[in-house]
Parts: sequence; structure tokens; C-alpha cells
Amino acid sequence: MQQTSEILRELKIKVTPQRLSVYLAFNKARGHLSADEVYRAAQKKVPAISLGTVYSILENFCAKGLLREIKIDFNKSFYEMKKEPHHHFSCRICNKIFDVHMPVCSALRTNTVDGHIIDDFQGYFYGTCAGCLNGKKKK
Amino acid sequence: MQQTSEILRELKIKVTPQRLSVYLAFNKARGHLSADEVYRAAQKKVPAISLGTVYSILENFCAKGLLREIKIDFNKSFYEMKKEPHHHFSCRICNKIFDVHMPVCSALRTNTVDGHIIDDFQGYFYGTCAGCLNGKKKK
DNA sequence: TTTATATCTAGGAATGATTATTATATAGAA
DNA sequence: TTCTATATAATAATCATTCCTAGATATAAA
Ligand SMILES: [Mn+2]
Ligand SMILES: [Mn+2]
Ligand SMILES: [Zn+2]
Ligand SMILES: [Zn+2]
Repeated sequence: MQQTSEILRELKIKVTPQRLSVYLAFNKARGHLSADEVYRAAQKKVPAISLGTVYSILENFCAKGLLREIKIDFNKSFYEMKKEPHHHFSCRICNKIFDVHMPVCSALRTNTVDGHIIDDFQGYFYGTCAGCLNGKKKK
Repeated sequence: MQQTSEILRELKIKVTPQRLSVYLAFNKARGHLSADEVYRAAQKKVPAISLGTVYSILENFCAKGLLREIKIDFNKSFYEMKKEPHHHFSCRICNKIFDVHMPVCSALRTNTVDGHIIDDFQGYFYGTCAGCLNGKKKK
């Protein structure tokens, strides 16, 4: 898509088919994707794309502020389109990740604490998700 | 130490020299230790201890509520003696981890959100620590 | 349009923290 | 002291992520 190229160019990101396919994967999924999930989605547009390239693109997009890395899962990273700051919830049963609809309290938006300068904050909740509470099967 | 054995027994943790050495490593260091740091500290008391055993003990201590796992660093876990809930700060320059002396706001202590049941919360800040701001050398 | 070049990519190897396996040792109960 | 469930040591396996490099290509300049 032409407009997607524009978005990347505005961020000084060199436009390549691989990068477009990664961007579109997030645009379509709208959730939290692992590197492997991005890889599989991108392959539909660019079959020859390599996983190493996906990692490289994810790193680049995060550096440019397009994506945000989430380390709530103890085994691997997830990525999402950067939007308003919000916390995340990880279900110990089904391992799904949810956005938490709770205002991020102002104290967390401070940019300094104990003399340290803060440039990012991540809030992670762990427990049992609503779906699993209702007896739904493990994914 | 006899009293350390008592603490473990009360938690139904079988007392072994390896477990005592791991417990004492945290008792002495009082900070946030990686598995490898625990391993090296424990070796001073039990030279033949294996890294696998350290991981096994860390998992056991966490399950019994003695330790808490911290995944603020993107590469490896850290562990600390469980105490009052608090946030953590990770310096992008020196990679040190600091406790954050800021009250954990009450909204974060809720035990349910969006229909999910919460049993744990982790708050991670990232940025530049006070020491690095003052021009101290990278560790 | 052609050219130049800085950057990107594919493929494969390497890394490193963590987990799994299994034979042996042992803490704690009887 | 004997018994047995559990812990340990040593080692191999896992697996997400990073590193490496030769060749490809997007973009800016000519
Ligand atoms: Mn999110
Ligand atoms: Mn702490
Ligand atoms: Zn769930
Ligand atoms: Zn620092």
C-alpha cells in the first residue's frame, strides 16, 4: 500500500517488501505478536523472508518508535503497535496476553525517581484470565 | 546456621547444604541476583554444586514464596528475597537493577481487572540511573 | 536514466540462558 | 538403622535471539 510506504518514509525507514509485510502483519492482527508469529504472517506476502530479517525489522521498528516490545512472557518477546501507554495481563493457563483497561496512574508517568531518569515503563499482571475462569479449554 | 534450617523447614523445604548455601547467598547479598551469581556465591560453601541444581532450588524457593523472580532484564532472570511489593528500575547504561522507592498505587493492588484474576504484578522502569547520570563508568 | 553506495536481506552458524534426563546420593520419617 | 521420596551432579537438549557475511537493493546523486 502506498500509504504504508509513506508512514515508513516519514520515520526515515527505508521501504522494502520485507518491512511492508511486517508492518501489515501488525496492522492486520492488531494484537500482541511474537517474532515467530510475525515471521509466519510476513511469509504470506514475502515467502522468502528470513526469521533473522524479521528480528532485524522488529528491532528497527522499535527503535523508530513504531513498535513496542513486551517481555511479559518469560520465554519470548511480544511486539505491538505503539499506542497509549497501558499495562498487560498474562494468563498462566492459556498464556494469552491482554491489554489492561485501567488508567496508568500518574505516579508511573513521572520521568524521574530516586534520581534515575525514566524513559519507559512496563506494567505486567499475571493470573487467570476471564476465559479460563469460565472453564474454556487451554488454547 | 540452625535458624536458616528452621526457616526452610517451616516452609516444608527439605534442608540440604545446597539449599542452605543458596539461601545464605541471598541473605548476604540482599540485592537482585542472577542464577549465575547465585551459583558462584553458593560454590563458596558447596564447591561441587551444579548450575542445574541452582535453577532447581530457585524454582523451588519461588514456588514456596521465599524468592521472587524479576524479568526486567531482557536476557536473564534475577531473583530477590520476597518482601513488600515494589517496582524496579533497570539502567540501560550499566544494567544495574534498583528497587524503586515509590508507593505501589492502590489500583495495582486490585486482585481483579477486566474479569481476570490477578495473583502477581511486576512494574519495571527503564532509563538512566543516577550513577550513570553523574558520569560514572560503565560497570 | 544511470550510477554509486549505504543499508538490507537470506542463510546458516553461534550464543547463552534455561530445561530435561538420568543414575546416584541423601534427608527425613518410621 | 532402614526405607523411600526427593534432591543432586553431570550432561545433553532446547530454543529464542544474535551474529556473520556475501550478495541484493532502495534511494540519492549525477
Ligand atoms: Mn498492548
Ligand atoms: Mn527489589
Ligand atoms: Zn487464560
Ligand atoms: Zn547506570
